[in-house]
Amino acid sequence: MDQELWPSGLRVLVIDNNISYLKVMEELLIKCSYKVTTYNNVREAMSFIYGNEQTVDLIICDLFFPTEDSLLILQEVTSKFGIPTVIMSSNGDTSTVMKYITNGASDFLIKPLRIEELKNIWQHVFRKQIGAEHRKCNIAQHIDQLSYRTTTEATATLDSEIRENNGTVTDILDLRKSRLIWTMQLHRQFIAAVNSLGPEKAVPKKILEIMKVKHLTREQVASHLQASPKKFIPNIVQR
DNA sequence: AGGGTAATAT
DNA sequence: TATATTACCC
Repeated sequence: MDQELWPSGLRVLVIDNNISYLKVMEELLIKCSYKVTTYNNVREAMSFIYGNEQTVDLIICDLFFPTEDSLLILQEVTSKFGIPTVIMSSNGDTSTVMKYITNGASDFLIKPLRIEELKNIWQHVFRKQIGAEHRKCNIAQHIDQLSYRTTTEATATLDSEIRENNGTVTDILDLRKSRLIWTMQLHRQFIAAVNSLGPEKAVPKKILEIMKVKHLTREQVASHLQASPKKFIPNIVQR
């Protein structure tokens, strides 16, 4: 791997109730030059996070089916600390994945994880930080600078969303593209808007108002709403 | 006039 | 297939 442009030292916290798999994860992550902390239960992990603010850059959490503790962690961690969280599970059905993504997960990986996947997870940290310089985590400066070029390249496909705040798309304008692309991020905001309105009130104009995305049109929302049931979006009732 | 949505087009 | 546009309705 590229020594010069690698964000070595990224602090990753892994939570999984399977101790042997925790060991596997630790080895894989260390091979990626990350700094690894592991916990086999949610309570201790949360305690660590609360007691060591600003010392975790990324969380990888098992799904813990069926207690769904991971969902609680996800919501609490993302809202209070803004730490990007990756969910991993051996079960990857669409509704489950969608539920976690809509609740703020940065990614959803299927076990067993390949090292190639772990090599790329650091990107989530930078994606979260784009457009939020003022509250930048205390991630090492050299990592920040050395990684910026590769981060920019890695997120090039999301360039139309460069005006993101805290992972929220606020503008979709991209002169290189003639057609809007509904990225997962944008899609997530759409779903959040639809869910906050009920099935009754979820009409294009109101969805658009709630999404607050510049240059997004009512027609585009309407088109997406029409296509949505086919894509299996949770909680959408067909009329 | 504005807007929802089914149908159709690209 | 995904997104845009049109047609028709309220």
